[in-house]
Amino acid sequence: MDKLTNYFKLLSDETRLRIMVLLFHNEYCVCQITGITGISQPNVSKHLARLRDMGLVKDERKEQYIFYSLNIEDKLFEDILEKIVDNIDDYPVLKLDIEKSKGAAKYIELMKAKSKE
Amino acid sequence: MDKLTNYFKLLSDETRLRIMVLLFHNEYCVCQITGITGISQPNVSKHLARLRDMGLVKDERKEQYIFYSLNIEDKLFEDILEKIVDNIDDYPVLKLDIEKSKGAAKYIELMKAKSKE
DNA sequence: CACTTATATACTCATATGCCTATATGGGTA
DNA sequence: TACCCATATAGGCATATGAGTATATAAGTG
Repeated sequence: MDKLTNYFKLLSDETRLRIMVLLFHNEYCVCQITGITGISQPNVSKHLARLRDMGLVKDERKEQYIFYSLNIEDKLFEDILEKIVDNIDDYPVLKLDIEKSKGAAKYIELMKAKSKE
Repeated sequence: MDKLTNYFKLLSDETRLRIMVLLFHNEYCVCQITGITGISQPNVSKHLARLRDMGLVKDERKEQYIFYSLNIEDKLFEDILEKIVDNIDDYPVLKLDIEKSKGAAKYIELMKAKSKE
């Protein structure tokens, strides 16, 4: 029961919901999520850690980046997330994130450029 | 978006989730919910008020009792709740509530008896 | 080995949350 | 009108939560 209520608690935070919806579509590194959403890096990082601790997400280092991807075992949890994604048109914030995620590759480049200023 | 995250926040509390699942099956008055779940009356009342304020539940007086029933307009919200109910076997607390709810009528009688002691 | 870059963590603050106990309200009935 | 019962609300308390800033860590590169 706690698992279920905790899952809802995770989804009840806009930051985490946005991250979950992004990861539903693809894997991303922290800096890409930061770039796409405009949420601060420590904040993204902290929420990802929480999602990881709950076993909903897993991380994998690739070169200098750590990529996060969904890792949902519970079918109910996945179904719920899928339902949200099915209705994404009703939620402009989520939809915009997905739009922006199509250019996700550039956020890595942007980071590099930014740091050279 | 707030509507969605708020919905999840409501479901993230065990008390409210239990109430929602009960009301998914039938309408009940406050004293029945109290009797079925063992949750204190002020607590049930407060959470019901919150659910009402969010427009997820409506109340109707019948004689001396106020009956609450689901009032979900958003299809997504209803689908999510339905998915939970479909998986109720995984959540003993919820399942037990439903079992007990079959004798819900008696909780009204019990209340009456109790008050005469 | 020094340096950079990507990510993680610690600390602090303001706010939200949930429960309990006590009490108020409001409708029905004697 | 006075009382009773079902329900609602208020106040207080302990705890949880989320964001920001600053800093730490860890891996890669010159």
